[in-house]
Amino acid sequence: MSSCDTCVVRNRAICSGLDDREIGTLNSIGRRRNVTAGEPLIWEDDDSLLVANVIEGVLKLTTSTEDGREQIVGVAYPSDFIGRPFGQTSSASVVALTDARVCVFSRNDFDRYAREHPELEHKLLERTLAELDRTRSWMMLLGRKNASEKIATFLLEMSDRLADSGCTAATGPAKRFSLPFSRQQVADLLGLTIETVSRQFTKLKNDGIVELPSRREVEIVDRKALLNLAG
Amino acid sequence: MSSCDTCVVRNRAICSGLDDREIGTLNSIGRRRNVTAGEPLIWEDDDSLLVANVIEGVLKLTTSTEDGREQIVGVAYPSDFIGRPFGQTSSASVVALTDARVCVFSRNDFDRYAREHPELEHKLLERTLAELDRTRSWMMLLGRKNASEKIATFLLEMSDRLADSGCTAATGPAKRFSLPFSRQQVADLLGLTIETVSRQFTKLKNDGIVELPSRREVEIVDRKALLNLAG
DNA sequence: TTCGGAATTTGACATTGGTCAACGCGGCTG
DNA sequence: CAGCCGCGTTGACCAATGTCAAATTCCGAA
Repeated sequence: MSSCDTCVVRNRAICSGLDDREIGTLNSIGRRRNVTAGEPLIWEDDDSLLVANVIEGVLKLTTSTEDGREQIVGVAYPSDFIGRPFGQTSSASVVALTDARVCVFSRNDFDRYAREHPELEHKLLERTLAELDRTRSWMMLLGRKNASEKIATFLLEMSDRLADSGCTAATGPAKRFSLPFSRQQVADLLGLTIETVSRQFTKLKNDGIVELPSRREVEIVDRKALLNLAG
Repeated sequence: MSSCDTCVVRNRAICSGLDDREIGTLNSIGRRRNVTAGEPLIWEDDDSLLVANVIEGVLKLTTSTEDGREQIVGVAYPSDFIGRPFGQTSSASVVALTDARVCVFSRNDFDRYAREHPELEHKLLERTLAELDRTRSWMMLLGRKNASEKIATFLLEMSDRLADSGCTAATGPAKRFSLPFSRQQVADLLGLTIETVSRQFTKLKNDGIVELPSRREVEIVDRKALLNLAG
Protein backbone atom coordinates (compact mmCIF):
# COMPACT_ATOMS: atom_id res chain seq x y z
CA MET A 1 0.00 0.00 0.00
CA SER A 2 1.37 3.38 -0.98
CA SER A 3 1.26 6.52 1.10
CA CYS A 4 -0.79 8.02 -1.73
CA ASP A 5 -3.77 6.00 -0.51
CA THR A 6 -4.15 8.21 2.50
CA CYS A 7 -3.05 11.43 0.82
CA VAL A 8 -5.42 14.29 1.54
CA VAL A 9 -4.86 15.92 -1.83
CA ARG A 10 -5.08 12.66 -3.75
CA ASN A 11 -8.28 13.77 -5.48
CA ARG A 12 -7.26 17.32 -6.23
CA ALA A 13 -3.57 17.20 -7.16
CA ILE A 14 -2.26 16.30 -10.60
CA CYS A 15 -2.08 12.65 -9.55
CA SER A 16 -5.85 12.41 -9.47
CA GLY A 17 -7.05 10.27 -12.35
CA LEU A 18 -4.16 7.86 -12.20
CA ASP A 19 -5.10 4.24 -11.53
CA ASP A 20 -3.73 2.15 -8.68
CA ARG A 21 -0.85 0.71 -10.66
CA GLU A 22 0.18 4.10 -11.98
CA ILE A 23 -0.03 5.62 -8.53
CA GLY A 24 2.16 2.81 -7.28
CA THR A 25 4.88 3.67 -9.78
CA LEU A 26 4.61 7.39 -9.04
CA ASN A 27 4.78 6.64 -5.34
CA SER A 28 7.99 4.71 -5.88
CA ILE A 29 9.79 7.71 -7.35
CA GLY A 30 8.46 10.29 -4.88
CA ARG A 31 8.82 10.76 -1.18
CA ARG A 32 7.18 12.80 1.55
CA ARG A 33 9.07 15.67 3.02
CA ASN A 34 8.32 18.09 5.80
CA VAL A 35 9.41 21.69 5.43
CA THR A 36 9.34 24.01 8.41
CA ALA A 37 8.18 27.61 8.15
CA GLY A 38 10.92 29.73 6.62
CA GLU A 39 12.80 26.77 5.18
CA PRO A 40 13.65 26.91 1.46
CA LEU A 41 12.85 24.02 -0.83
CA ILE A 42 14.10 25.34 -4.18
CA TRP A 43 16.60 28.10 -4.99
CA GLU A 44 16.19 30.60 -7.80
CA ASP A 45 18.57 30.04 -10.72
CA ASP A 46 19.66 26.70 -9.32
CA ASP A 47 19.53 23.66 -11.48
CA SER A 48 15.96 22.53 -11.42
CA LEU A 49 16.51 19.36 -9.44
CA LEU A 50 13.18 18.73 -7.88
CA VAL A 51 9.48 19.24 -8.31
CA ALA A 52 6.72 18.60 -5.80
CA ASN A 53 3.08 18.50 -4.90
CA VAL A 54 1.99 20.50 -1.90
CA ILE A 55 0.11 18.30 0.55
CA GLU A 56 -0.26 20.70 3.42
CA GLY A 57 0.81 24.25 4.20
CA VAL A 58 1.55 27.36 2.16
CA LEU A 59 4.74 28.22 0.27
CA LYS A 60 5.90 31.33 -1.55
CA LEU A 61 7.61 31.57 -4.94
CA THR A 62 9.94 34.54 -5.15
CA THR A 63 12.41 36.26 -7.42
CA SER A 64 15.00 38.70 -6.16
CA THR A 65 17.26 41.37 -7.58
CA GLU A 66 20.96 41.40 -6.81
CA ASP A 67 20.49 44.28 -4.41
CA GLY A 68 17.99 42.34 -2.35
CA ARG A 69 14.60 43.55 -3.49
CA GLU A 70 12.16 40.69 -3.48
CA GLN A 71 8.95 40.02 -5.35
CA ILE A 72 6.64 37.15 -4.50
CA VAL A 73 5.55 35.76 -7.87
CA GLY A 74 3.30 32.97 -6.69
CA VAL A 75 1.82 31.25 -3.68
CA ALA A 76 1.35 27.50 -3.49
CA TYR A 77 -1.46 25.90 -1.49
CA PRO A 78 -2.31 22.25 -0.86
CA SER A 79 -2.71 20.27 -4.11
CA ASP A 80 -0.64 22.83 -6.05
CA PHE A 81 2.34 21.70 -8.05
CA ILE A 82 5.69 23.44 -7.60
CA GLY A 83 8.98 23.39 -9.45
CA ARG A 84 9.98 23.59 -13.07
CA PRO A 85 9.67 20.34 -15.05
CA PHE A 86 11.22 20.11 -18.52
CA GLY A 87 13.63 22.94 -17.90
CA GLN A 88 17.15 23.30 -16.71
CA THR A 89 16.77 26.00 -14.09
CA SER A 90 14.05 27.28 -11.80
CA SER A 91 13.08 30.89 -12.26
CA ALA A 92 11.93 31.29 -8.68
CA SER A 93 12.85 30.27 -5.17
CA VAL A 94 10.34 28.32 -3.15
CA VAL A 95 10.20 28.87 0.61
CA ALA A 96 7.68 27.56 3.12
CA LEU A 97 5.55 30.24 4.76
CA THR A 98 4.02 27.82 7.22
CA ASP A 99 5.14 24.37 8.23
CA ALA A 100 4.36 22.31 5.20
CA ARG A 101 4.32 18.81 3.88
CA VAL A 102 5.18 18.12 0.25
CA CYS A 103 5.57 15.12 -1.99
CA VAL A 104 8.85 15.59 -3.85
CA PHE A 105 10.26 14.00 -7.00
CA SER A 106 13.58 14.38 -8.69
CA ARG A 107 12.94 16.41 -11.80
CA ASN A 108 14.43 13.78 -14.04
CA ASP A 109 12.28 11.01 -12.63
CA PHE A 110 9.21 13.19 -12.82
CA ASP A 111 9.91 14.31 -16.38
CA ARG A 112 10.31 10.73 -17.51
CA TYR A 113 7.19 9.58 -15.71
CA ALA A 114 5.15 12.50 -17.06
CA ARG A 115 6.19 11.83 -20.65
CA GLU A 116 4.81 8.34 -20.25
CA HIS A 117 1.53 9.43 -18.69
CA PRO A 118 -0.39 11.84 -20.90
CA GLU A 119 -3.23 12.05 -18.42
CA LEU A 120 -0.86 13.45 -15.82
CA GLU A 121 0.67 15.86 -18.31
CA HIS A 122 -2.80 17.01 -19.16
CA LYS A 123 -3.60 17.73 -15.51
CA LEU A 124 -0.33 19.59 -15.22
CA LEU A 125 -1.15 21.60 -18.33
CA GLU A 126 -4.56 22.60 -16.99
CA ARG A 127 -2.98 23.63 -13.72
CA THR A 128 -0.24 25.61 -15.46
CA LEU A 129 -2.75 27.42 -17.65
CA ALA A 130 -4.82 28.34 -14.60
CA GLU A 131 -1.71 29.56 -12.80
CA LEU A 132 -0.79 31.66 -15.82
CA ASP A 133 -4.26 33.26 -15.73
CA ARG A 134 -3.86 34.08 -12.06
CA THR A 135 -0.37 35.43 -12.61
CA ARG A 136 -1.58 37.69 -15.39
CA SER A 137 -4.34 39.13 -13.29
CA TRP A 138 -1.73 39.79 -10.62
CA MET A 139 0.28 41.74 -13.22
CA MET A 140 -2.70 44.05 -13.57
CA LEU A 141 -2.57 44.60 -9.82
CA LEU A 142 1.18 45.25 -9.79
CA GLY A 143 1.21 47.53 -12.79
CA ARG A 144 -1.99 49.49 -12.52
CA LYS A 145 -3.49 49.44 -9.04
CA ASN A 146 -2.74 51.84 -6.20
CA ALA A 147 -1.94 50.84 -2.64
CA SER A 148 -5.49 50.71 -1.35
CA GLU A 149 -6.74 48.75 -4.35
CA LYS A 150 -3.86 46.34 -3.92
CA ILE A 151 -4.59 45.71 -0.26
CA ALA A 152 -8.31 45.27 -0.86
CA THR A 153 -7.69 42.85 -3.74
CA PHE A 154 -5.22 40.96 -1.62
CA LEU A 155 -7.59 40.53 1.31
CA LEU A 156 -10.38 39.34 -0.96
CA GLU A 157 -8.10 36.84 -2.65
CA MET A 158 -6.92 35.55 0.73
CA SER A 159 -10.49 35.20 1.85
CA ASP A 160 -11.21 33.05 -1.22
CA ARG A 161 -8.04 31.02 -1.22
CA LEU A 162 -7.99 30.21 2.45
CA ALA A 163 -11.65 29.28 2.52
CA ASP A 164 -11.59 26.03 0.61
CA SER A 165 -8.24 24.76 1.77
CA GLY A 166 -10.07 22.93 4.55
CA CYS A 167 -12.17 19.86 4.02
CA THR A 168 -15.58 21.43 4.25
CA ALA A 169 -17.36 21.79 0.97
CA ALA A 170 -18.12 25.09 -0.73
CA THR A 171 -18.29 27.28 2.32
CA GLY A 172 -17.74 30.36 0.23
CA PRO A 173 -15.15 33.04 1.01
CA ALA A 174 -13.86 33.11 4.58
CA LYS A 175 -15.01 36.02 6.71
CA ARG A 176 -12.21 35.50 9.18
CA PHE A 177 -8.83 33.93 8.54
CA SER A 178 -5.23 33.80 9.55
CA LEU A 179 -2.74 35.27 7.08
CA PRO A 180 0.17 33.02 6.17
CA PHE A 181 2.17 36.22 5.50
CA SER A 182 4.08 38.73 7.59
CA ARG A 183 3.63 42.39 6.73
CA GLN A 184 6.91 42.32 4.84
CA GLN A 185 5.69 39.36 2.80
CA VAL A 186 2.45 41.12 2.00
CA ALA A 187 4.59 44.02 0.79
CA ASP A 188 6.68 41.67 -1.36
CA LEU A 189 3.53 40.23 -2.86
CA LEU A 190 1.96 43.59 -3.68
CA GLY A 191 5.03 45.53 -4.74
CA LEU A 192 4.80 47.94 -1.80
CA THR A 193 6.87 48.74 1.29
CA ILE A 194 6.05 47.36 4.68
CA GLU A 195 5.18 50.86 5.93
CA THR A 196 2.63 51.42 3.20
CA VAL A 197 1.06 48.02 3.90
CA SER A 198 0.86 48.83 7.57
CA ARG A 199 -0.73 52.21 6.96
CA GLN A 200 -3.32 50.74 4.62
CA PHE A 201 -4.23 48.03 7.13
CA THR A 202 -4.63 50.68 9.80
CA LYS A 203 -6.82 52.74 7.51
CA LEU A 204 -9.09 49.78 6.74
CA LYS A 205 -9.39 49.13 10.46
CA ASN A 206 -10.17 52.77 11.25
CA ASP A 207 -12.77 52.84 8.50
CA GLY A 208 -14.46 49.82 10.06
CA ILE A 209 -13.92 47.66 6.99
CA VAL A 210 -11.82 45.01 8.72
CA GLU A 211 -10.94 43.92 12.22
CA LEU A 212 -7.35 42.98 13.05
CA PRO A 213 -7.51 40.96 16.28
CA SER A 214 -3.83 40.06 16.06
CA ARG A 215 -0.93 40.50 13.65
CA ARG A 216 -1.92 37.59 11.47
CA GLU A 217 -5.69 37.51 12.01
CA VAL A 218 -8.09 39.31 9.70
CA GLU A 219 -11.83 39.58 9.91
CA ILE A 220 -13.65 41.11 7.00
CA VAL A 221 -16.42 43.29 8.42
CA ASP A 222 -17.58 45.06 5.28
CA ARG A 223 -16.94 42.86 2.27
CA LYS A 224 -18.87 45.12 -0.07
CA ALA A 225 -16.64 48.05 0.79
CA LEU A 226 -13.59 45.92 0.10
CA LEU A 227 -15.00 44.91 -3.28
CA ASN A 228 -15.49 48.58 -4.07
CA LEU A 229 -11.95 49.44 -3.09
CA ALA A 230 -10.52 46.55 -5.08
CA GLY A 231 -11.85 48.17 -8.28
CA MET B 1 -1.40 19.14 -49.56
CA SER B 2 -2.03 21.26 -46.49
CA SER B 3 -1.08 24.88 -46.02
CA CYS B 4 1.01 23.67 -43.09
CA ASP B 5 3.58 22.39 -45.58
CA THR B 6 4.65 25.90 -46.39
CA CYS B 7 4.12 27.35 -42.91
CA VAL B 8 7.10 29.38 -41.79
CA VAL B 9 6.62 28.46 -38.15
CA ARG B 10 6.01 24.78 -38.86
CA ASN B 11 9.20 23.77 -37.09
CA ARG B 12 8.89 26.07 -34.11
CA ALA B 13 5.20 26.13 -33.20
CA ILE B 14 3.46 23.49 -31.12
CA CYS B 15 2.61 21.59 -34.29
CA SER B 16 6.25 20.65 -34.81
CA GLY B 17 6.73 16.98 -34.18
CA LEU B 18 3.41 15.93 -35.63
CA ASP B 19 3.61 13.55 -38.58
CA ASP B 20 2.06 14.22 -41.98
CA ARG B 21 -1.21 12.48 -41.22
CA GLU B 22 -1.62 14.29 -37.92
CA ILE B 23 -0.80 17.62 -39.51
CA GLY B 24 -3.41 16.87 -42.11
CA THR B 25 -6.09 16.43 -39.46
CA LEU B 26 -4.98 19.53 -37.61
CA ASN B 27 -5.00 21.46 -40.84
CA SER B 28 -8.59 20.39 -41.46
CA ILE B 29 -9.82 21.99 -38.23
CA GLY B 30 -7.79 25.19 -38.50
CA ARG B 31 -7.74 28.03 -40.92
CA ARG B 32 -5.49 30.98 -41.74
CA ARG B 33 -6.62 34.42 -40.79
CA ASN B 34 -5.14 37.85 -41.32
CA VAL B 35 -5.48 40.43 -38.59
CA THR B 36 -4.69 44.05 -39.29
CA ALA B 37 -2.82 46.23 -36.81
CA GLY B 38 -5.17 47.33 -34.06
CA GLU B 39 -7.74 44.64 -34.77
CA PRO B 40 -8.85 42.46 -31.84
CA LEU B 41 -8.85 38.70 -32.10
CA ILE B 42 -10.07 37.69 -28.64
CA TRP B 43 -11.98 39.69 -26.02
CA GLU B 44 -11.29 39.54 -22.30
CA ASP B 45 -13.96 37.71 -20.30
CA ASP B 46 -15.61 36.45 -23.46
CA ASP B 47 -16.29 32.80 -23.84
CA SER B 48 -13.05 31.26 -24.93
CA LEU B 49 -14.09 30.42 -28.45
CA LEU B 50 -10.86 30.29 -30.31
CA VAL B 51 -7.19 29.59 -29.95
CA ALA B 52 -4.43 30.20 -32.47
CA ASN B 53 -0.83 29.96 -33.49
CA VAL B 54 0.90 33.15 -34.52
CA ILE B 55 2.47 32.80 -37.94
CA GLU B 56 3.57 36.35 -38.51
CA GLY B 57 3.34 39.67 -36.69
CA VAL B 58 3.10 40.70 -33.06
CA LEU B 59 0.03 40.75 -30.82
CA LYS B 60 -0.59 42.03 -27.31
CA LEU B 61 -2.48 40.33 -24.48
CA THR B 62 -4.14 42.81 -22.18
CA THR B 63 -6.38 43.07 -19.14
CA SER B 64 -8.29 46.21 -18.26
CA THR B 65 -10.04 47.67 -15.24
CA GLU B 66 -13.57 48.99 -15.51
CA ASP B 67 -12.32 52.55 -15.44
CA GLY B 68 -10.13 51.99 -18.46
CA ARG B 69 -6.68 51.39 -17.08
CA GLU B 70 -4.89 48.82 -19.18
CA GLN B 71 -2.05 46.43 -18.48
CA ILE B 72 -0.33 44.44 -21.21
CA VAL B 73 0.18 40.97 -19.70
CA GLY B 74 1.86 39.27 -22.60
CA VAL B 75 3.19 39.71 -26.11
CA ALA B 76 2.87 37.03 -28.76
CA TYR B 77 5.43 36.61 -31.53
CA PRO B 78 5.55 34.20 -34.48
CA SER B 79 5.25 30.55 -33.40
CA ASP B 80 3.63 31.54 -30.08
CA PHE B 81 0.32 30.04 -29.09
CA ILE B 82 -2.55 32.29 -28.01
CA GLY B 83 -5.92 31.73 -26.39
CA ARG B 84 -7.14 29.67 -23.48
CA PRO B 85 -7.67 25.98 -24.16
CA PHE B 86 -9.51 23.84 -21.60
CA GLY B 87 -11.21 26.80 -20.02
CA GLN B 88 -14.47 28.59 -20.35
CA THR B 89 -13.32 32.18 -20.58
CA SER B 90 -10.22 34.03 -21.67
CA SER B 91 -8.55 36.13 -19.03
CA ALA B 92 -7.06 38.56 -21.52
CA SER B 93 -7.89 40.35 -24.75
CA VAL B 94 -5.69 39.73 -27.75
CA VAL B 95 -5.14 42.59 -30.20
CA ALA B 96 -2.75 42.77 -33.13
CA LEU B 97 0.03 45.34 -32.76
CA THR B 98 1.21 44.90 -36.33
CA ASP B 99 -0.52 43.32 -39.27
CA ALA B 100 -0.45 39.67 -38.41
CA ARG B 101 -1.26 36.24 -39.75
CA VAL B 102 -2.53 33.54 -37.43
CA CYS B 103 -3.73 29.98 -37.71
CA VAL B 104 -6.97 29.77 -35.74
CA PHE B 105 -8.93 26.84 -34.32
CA SER B 106 -12.22 26.69 -32.53
CA ARG B 107 -11.41 25.97 -28.93
CA ASN B 108 -13.61 22.90 -28.86
CA ASP B 109 -11.97 21.39 -31.92
CA PHE B 110 -8.55 22.19 -30.59
CA ASP B 111 -9.27 20.80 -27.12
CA ARG B 112 -10.51 17.54 -28.61
CA TYR B 113 -7.56 17.26 -30.97
CA ALA B 114 -5.09 18.05 -28.20
CA ARG B 115 -6.53 15.41 -25.87
CA GLU B 116 -5.89 12.85 -28.59
CA HIS B 117 -2.34 13.99 -29.30
CA PRO B 118 -0.14 13.87 -26.21
CA GLU B 119 2.88 15.04 -28.15
CA LEU B 120 1.07 18.26 -28.98
CA GLU B 121 -0.12 18.68 -25.42
CA HIS B 122 3.44 18.23 -24.30
CA LYS B 123 4.65 20.99 -26.61
CA LEU B 124 1.90 23.21 -25.35
CA LEU B 125 2.86 22.43 -21.77
CA GLU B 126 6.51 23.31 -22.38
CA ARG B 127 5.45 26.55 -24.01
CA THR B 128 3.06 27.41 -21.20
CA LEU B 129 5.70 26.73 -18.57
CA ALA B 130 8.15 28.97 -20.41
CA GLU B 131 5.54 31.70 -20.70
CA LEU B 132 4.85 31.42 -16.98
CA ASP B 133 8.56 31.90 -16.28
CA ARG B 134 8.65 35.00 -18.45
CA THR B 135 5.49 36.35 -16.86
CA ARG B 136 6.91 35.88 -13.39
CA SER B 137 10.06 37.74 -14.24
CA TRP B 138 7.87 40.53 -15.58
CA MET B 139 6.13 40.63 -12.19
CA MET B 140 9.49 41.43 -10.64
CA LEU B 141 9.77 44.33 -13.06
CA LEU B 142 6.27 45.62 -12.36
CA GLY B 143 6.46 45.28 -8.61
CA ARG B 144 10.02 46.20 -7.76
CA LYS B 145 11.76 48.14 -10.52
CA ASN B 146 11.78 51.90 -10.97
CA ALA B 147 11.07 53.70 -14.22
CA SER B 148 14.60 53.71 -15.58
CA GLU B 149 15.15 50.05 -14.73
CA LYS B 150 11.86 49.21 -16.41
CA ILE B 151 12.74 51.03 -19.62
CA ALA B 152 16.23 49.52 -19.77
CA THR B 153 14.88 46.01 -19.17
CA PHE B 154 12.23 46.58 -21.80
CA LEU B 155 14.70 47.71 -24.46
CA LEU B 156 16.98 44.76 -23.78
CA GLU B 157 14.08 42.33 -23.99
CA MET B 158 12.95 43.89 -27.27
CA SER B 159 16.43 43.62 -28.61
CA ASP B 160 16.44 39.89 -27.82
CA ARG B 161 12.92 39.11 -28.90
CA LEU B 162 12.98 40.96 -32.17
CA ALA B 163 16.36 39.55 -33.13
CA ASP B 164 15.48 35.96 -33.84
CA SER B 165 12.02 36.51 -35.24
CA GLY B 166 13.61 36.67 -38.67
CA CYS B 167 14.95 33.68 -40.51
CA THR B 168 18.62 34.21 -39.90
CA ALA B 169 20.15 31.91 -37.36
CA ALA B 170 21.49 33.01 -33.99
CA THR B 171 22.38 36.58 -34.85
CA GLY B 172 22.32 37.52 -31.20
CA PRO B 173 20.44 40.52 -29.81
CA ALA B 174 19.48 43.20 -32.32
CA LYS B 175 21.39 46.46 -32.09
CA ARG B 176 18.76 48.32 -34.02
CA PHE B 177 15.09 47.50 -34.32
CA SER B 178 11.64 48.85 -34.86
CA LEU B 179 9.33 48.79 -31.84
CA PRO B 180 5.96 47.17 -32.41
CA PHE B 181 4.63 49.45 -29.64
CA SER B 182 3.46 53.04 -29.41
CA ARG B 183 4.60 55.02 -26.39
CA GLN B 184 1.24 54.39 -24.74
CA GLN B 185 1.64 50.67 -25.27
CA VAL B 186 5.12 50.71 -23.77
CA ALA B 187 3.54 52.46 -20.78
CA ASP B 188 0.84 49.77 -20.56
CA LEU B 189 3.48 47.08 -20.65
CA LEU B 190 5.66 48.64 -17.94
CA GLY B 191 2.99 49.98 -15.61
CA LEU B 192 3.96 53.61 -16.24
CA THR B 193 2.37 56.66 -17.84
CA ILE B 194 3.16 57.77 -21.37
CA GLU B 195 4.84 60.91 -20.04
CA THR B 196 7.23 58.95 -17.86
CA VAL B 197 8.08 56.65 -20.74
CA SER B 198 8.76 59.62 -22.96
CA ARG B 199 10.97 61.30 -20.39
CA GLN B 200 12.98 58.13 -19.83
CA PHE B 201 13.51 57.66 -23.56
CA THR B 202 14.68 61.25 -23.84
CA LYS B 203 17.05 60.76 -20.95
CA LEU B 204 18.58 57.63 -22.51
CA LYS B 205 19.04 59.56 -25.74
CA ASN B 206 20.64 62.54 -23.99
CA ASP B 207 22.96 60.20 -22.09
CA GLY B 208 24.10 58.70 -25.39
CA ILE B 209 22.85 55.24 -24.50
CA VAL B 210 20.37 54.92 -27.36
CA GLU B 211 19.57 56.66 -30.64
CA LEU B 212 15.94 57.32 -31.58
CA PRO B 213 15.92 57.96 -35.34
CA SER B 214 12.12 57.97 -35.47
CA ARG B 215 9.18 57.30 -33.16
CA ARG B 216 9.39 53.54 -33.51
CA GLU B 217 13.07 53.04 -34.27
CA VAL B 218 15.60 52.28 -31.57
CA GLU B 219 19.33 51.83 -31.84
CA ILE B 220 21.19 50.60 -28.81
CA VAL B 221 24.47 52.50 -28.66
CA ASP B 222 25.72 51.45 -25.23
CA ARG B 223 24.38 48.02 -24.39
CA LYS B 224 26.55 47.69 -21.32
CA ALA B 225 25.06 50.85 -19.83
CA LEU B 226 21.58 49.49 -20.47
CA LEU B 227 22.47 46.24 -18.75
CA ASN B 228 23.65 48.26 -15.77
CA LEU B 229 20.47 50.28 -15.64
CA ALA B 230 18.31 47.18 -15.95
CA GLY B 231 19.71 45.98 -12.63
C1' DT C 1 5.78 37.35 35.57
C1' DT C 2 9.24 39.78 33.42
C1' DC C 3 12.49 40.61 29.85
C1' DG C 4 14.30 41.06 25.27
C1' DG C 5 14.14 41.06 20.53
C1' DA C 6 11.66 41.07 16.44
C1' DA C 7 7.75 42.75 14.04
C1' DT C 8 4.80 46.40 13.38
C1' DT C 9 3.16 50.98 13.63
C1' DT C 10 3.59 55.82 13.42
C1' DG C 11 5.57 60.29 12.21
C1' DA C 12 8.30 63.61 9.51
C1' DC C 13 10.19 64.29 5.36
C1' DA C 14 12.00 63.26 0.54
C1' DT C 15 11.41 61.58 -3.93
C1' DT C 16 9.42 59.44 -7.76
C1' DG C 17 6.29 59.30 -10.90
C1' DG C 18 1.58 61.03 -12.03
C1' DT C 19 -1.46 64.91 -13.64
C1' DC C 20 -2.67 68.62 -16.39
C1' DA C 21 -1.72 71.64 -19.93
C1' DA C 22 0.78 73.51 -23.75
C1' DC C 23 3.62 72.81 -27.52
C1' DG C 24 5.92 70.50 -31.51
C1' DC C 25 6.61 67.22 -35.01
C1' DG C 26 5.35 64.44 -38.88
C1' DG C 27 2.40 62.45 -41.96
C1' DC C 28 -1.78 62.57 -44.52
C1' DT C 29 -5.33 64.90 -47.10
C1' DG C 30 -7.51 68.26 -49.65
C1' DC D 1 1.60 73.53 -50.46
C1' DA D 2 -1.25 74.40 -46.39
C1' DG D 3 -3.78 72.76 -42.78
C1' DC D 4 -5.16 69.33 -39.67
C1' DC D 5 -4.83 65.60 -36.57
C1' DG D 6 -2.77 62.20 -33.80
C1' DC D 7 1.18 61.07 -31.32
C1' DG D 8 4.86 62.37 -28.67
C1' DT D 9 7.49 65.72 -25.86
C1' DT D 10 8.18 69.05 -22.39
C1' DG D 11 7.23 71.88 -18.30
C1' DA D 12 5.15 73.05 -13.85
C1' DC D 13 3.10 71.27 -10.17
C1' DC D 14 1.18 67.73 -7.03
C1' DA D 15 0.08 63.47 -4.69
C1' DA D 16 1.20 58.92 -3.54
C1' DT D 17 4.43 56.20 -1.88
C1' DG D 18 9.10 55.46 -0.31
C1' DT D 19 12.75 56.51 3.26
C1' DC D 20 14.53 57.06 7.67
C1' DA D 21 13.99 57.10 12.44
C1' DA D 22 11.62 56.44 16.66
C1' DA D 23 7.98 54.50 19.42
C1' DT D 24 5.08 50.66 20.42
C1' DT D 25 3.27 46.07 20.56
C1' DC D 26 3.54 41.32 20.50
C1' DC D 27 5.27 36.98 21.71
C1' DG D 28 8.20 33.61 23.32
C1' DA D 29 11.80 32.33 26.63
C1' DA D 30 13.77 32.54 31.02
